[in-house]
Amino acid sequence: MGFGTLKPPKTTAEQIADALRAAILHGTLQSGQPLRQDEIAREFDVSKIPVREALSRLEVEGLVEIRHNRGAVVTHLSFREVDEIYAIRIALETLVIKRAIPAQMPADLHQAQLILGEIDVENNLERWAELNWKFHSALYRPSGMNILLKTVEGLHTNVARFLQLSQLGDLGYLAKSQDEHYQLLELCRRKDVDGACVLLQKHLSGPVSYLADLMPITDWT
Amino acid sequence: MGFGTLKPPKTTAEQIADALRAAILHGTLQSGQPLRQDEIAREFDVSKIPVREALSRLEVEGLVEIRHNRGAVVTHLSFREVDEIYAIRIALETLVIKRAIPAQMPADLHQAQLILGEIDVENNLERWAELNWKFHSALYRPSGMNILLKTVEGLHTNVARFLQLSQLGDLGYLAKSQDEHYQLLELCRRKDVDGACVLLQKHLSGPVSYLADLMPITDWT
DNA sequence: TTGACCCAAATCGTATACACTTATACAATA
DNA sequence: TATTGTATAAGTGTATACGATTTGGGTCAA
Repeated sequence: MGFGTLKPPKTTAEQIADALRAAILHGTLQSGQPLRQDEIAREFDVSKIPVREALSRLEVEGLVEIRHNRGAVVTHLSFREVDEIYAIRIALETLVIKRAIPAQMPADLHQAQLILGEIDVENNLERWAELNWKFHSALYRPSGMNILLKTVEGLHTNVARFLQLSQLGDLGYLAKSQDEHYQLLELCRRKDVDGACVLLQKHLSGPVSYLADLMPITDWT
Repeated sequence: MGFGTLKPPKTTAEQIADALRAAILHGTLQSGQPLRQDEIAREFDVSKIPVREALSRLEVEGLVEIRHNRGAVVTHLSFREVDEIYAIRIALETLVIKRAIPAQMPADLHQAQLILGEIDVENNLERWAELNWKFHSALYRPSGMNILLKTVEGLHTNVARFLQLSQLGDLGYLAKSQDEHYQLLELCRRKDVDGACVLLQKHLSGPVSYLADLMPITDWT
């Protein structure tokens, strides 16, 4: 055969989770905003049940905090936590790239290059974050470390809203980041594991140092 | 000041999740076993709603797989995945210990030592796994990296059932592990960051190499 | 004024009921 | 006999309904 696997139609809960996640990442729903179950249910014209399941999912993704009998709130990520997430990502992504590079086939690298082409012409910041992860995961996937990939993806979406919020896009960060992407791809082509690790570390240290510089100005509580 | 935070009474869903998790870790519920909602609901004399939420939580913990409209199944962890989890743990736990050691106060180390004392006299394997994590997290917590701690805890519970399953306890592994615990504590006392990292790496490589040796014998699919 | 107490509205958590999907057994057909 | 079609049962997903908990006043006594 050789058909692709057909995707199951999404459950209502998943759709709601997707919509809420997008709203949180986009900034429509801001930190601290309470999320009332029946309100959301009315909004989407469904019952509370799938809404509760959606919130439950978002909770484990770290986007929402559920307090027993007191409702859900959009989580607030402090600078400390953003810093922590990037530290974790450095540890995990250097690990995964080490195992991925020896397994990367020309087709994998080609696909990654195509994604870079898409990023080049993209100027919507949300869509950019999506493509960014698509590129990274394309390089990582050959490692076969699926649990690790899932974990990193979660961290990725979690910091995405801060790139959004901090207007990092205006600071020339995107161009610099994309430049590093091309370098990373080149290092993968050369099977230069150590070089790739060093670059990744730099790549993932960028945002926090940018933000750290802005700390006094921005009210990063 | 100095009170602990008081825990909210657990929701039904959480209690069910706890019960199911325990059953999975203990081996009562084995890999591949389907988990029917209404059956579980009858079992605990509740409705399906909290059961569904419990299963949903266990899914993100990686203990259960939910297939759309086809029910939940206890996940099956392959040797590859156990290996992967330990690789992730090495990356994360060496990171966290690096940041924890400088922040560890005498009280933290003392508490860790007390836990080791408990482990010494414990011979129930499930309880042992619990205490094991209690020890590790006591050393890690001063790092202040709460997201990381949550992540590692998840990985920890996920491999716990394999220690159970593989009867690693009978192989002198527990004694060796406990020996390394004492060494790790000592290194923390001396603020020997590099030494602690090396030891942790060794500590977390133990189980997989043990299992790898058994591979031909055991049916590790 | 302050604090204890109580009540009502808002909101959450769960049980019951039902629609819809998937799996199974069996009959129909070639 | 092997394959296809159909009825039935099992099981999941969601809506509705209701009891339980929290919250925000408002009253009253100290």
